[in-house]
Amino acid sequence: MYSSLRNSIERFISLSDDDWNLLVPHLEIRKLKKHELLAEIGKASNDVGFVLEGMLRHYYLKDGEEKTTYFYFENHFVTSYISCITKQPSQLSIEALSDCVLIVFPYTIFQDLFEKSMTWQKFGRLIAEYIAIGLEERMVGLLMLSPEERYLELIKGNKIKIIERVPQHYIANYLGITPVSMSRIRNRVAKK
Amino acid sequence: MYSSLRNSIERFISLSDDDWNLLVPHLEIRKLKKHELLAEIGKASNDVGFVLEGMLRHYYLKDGEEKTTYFYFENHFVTSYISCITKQPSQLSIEALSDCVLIVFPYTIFQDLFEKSMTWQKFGRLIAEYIAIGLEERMVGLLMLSPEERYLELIKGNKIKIIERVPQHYIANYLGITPVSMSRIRNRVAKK
DNA sequence: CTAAAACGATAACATAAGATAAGAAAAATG
DNA sequence: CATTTTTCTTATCTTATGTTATCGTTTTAG
Repeated sequence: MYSSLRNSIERFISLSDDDWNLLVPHLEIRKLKKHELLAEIGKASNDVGFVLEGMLRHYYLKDGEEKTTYFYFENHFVTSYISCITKQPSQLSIEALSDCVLIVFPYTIFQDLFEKSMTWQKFGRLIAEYIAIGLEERMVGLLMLSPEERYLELIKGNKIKIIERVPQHYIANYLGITPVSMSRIRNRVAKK
Repeated sequence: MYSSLRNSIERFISLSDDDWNLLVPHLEIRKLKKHELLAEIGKASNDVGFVLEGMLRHYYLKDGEEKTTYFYFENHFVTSYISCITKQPSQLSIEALSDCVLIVFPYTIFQDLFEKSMTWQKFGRLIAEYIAIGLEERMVGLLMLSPEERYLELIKGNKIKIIERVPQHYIANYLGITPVSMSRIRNRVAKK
């Protein structure tokens, strides 16, 4: 039942059954209908999700407008990470883009495990490093590439499923441009 | 001698003397002349620095041009973090902007400490989380703010010393704009 | 100290992106 | 299945940014 979660964790670190069994009692299945939220702007979030089915996005608000900056698909973790770490109100909302099935557990439980087990403490570090690497790569793209180059990177890269599964105006947000501009870029690129 | 380093570490986690003494034998003082490098593009880097005096920048290369994306000042760590973690060649070079005095130690030693001591393991996590939070904030700024807004944030924020101490064309890179555009923004902002 | 290099402001021009609106196509909803 | 609603494209207009070049000024380096 929870094997896909265990597999994903073990891509970072191998778990003894004892370590794994420290977590299992706190896991629960949560189903989200399309448009339901896993985290909400202004509210501290303590939930860590793991996507079994469906997809989600997270967005910030700027002048009343939603700015989508990330997507979550099957077999990936989804959480308002900064809010979990800092215990501050979440700056972002996480919304189901389709009906979803998640495994969910509280981040505070995770933090307890960090103190109880060197294995989990190390996993906590590896996850943070993984997130930092992803953010660094993306930030460099934003600083060094033009919107068109970022679009081309996106469709070339392994993130192809984003294009296929997500409305384009969300992707435009993700690339830091307007939907209109993204449409023009697509037109321009298609002609080459 | 190394007390400022210990103080900075203890802003994340309190260290027993035993923990601290695991690290001390591996510390060394390194002086860099202006323009000397702590890390170099294409070469795997294993050095973690802590700035006692001076300042540094790091830059990527795009089409033969240097793109400066970060600065390091006194009492902060400086390292090609991604290269240390991944053991892959560094994508960036770290250059002294002035004569510098650093405390330096090898990241591999640090990784040994992670395995030897729960305290250091936890510190490794906290540092990675700290870096992730900083990257997230900056990325959101790049995605949601205009160049002018980013400039205003920079001069309003606690990063004021960047403006005062660093050549403007480096700051333009940092903000993701050209030096010419930054000069125009400065002109525009001054008139308001 | 002097020549060279780096730096910052500014101008002129070309280009791309933002804002807005309109309309067609697609998807969601009841 | 019919009607909203959402999504995407296209067009127009405006504006900000990029590009390139010039020109003092400051800083650097020999």
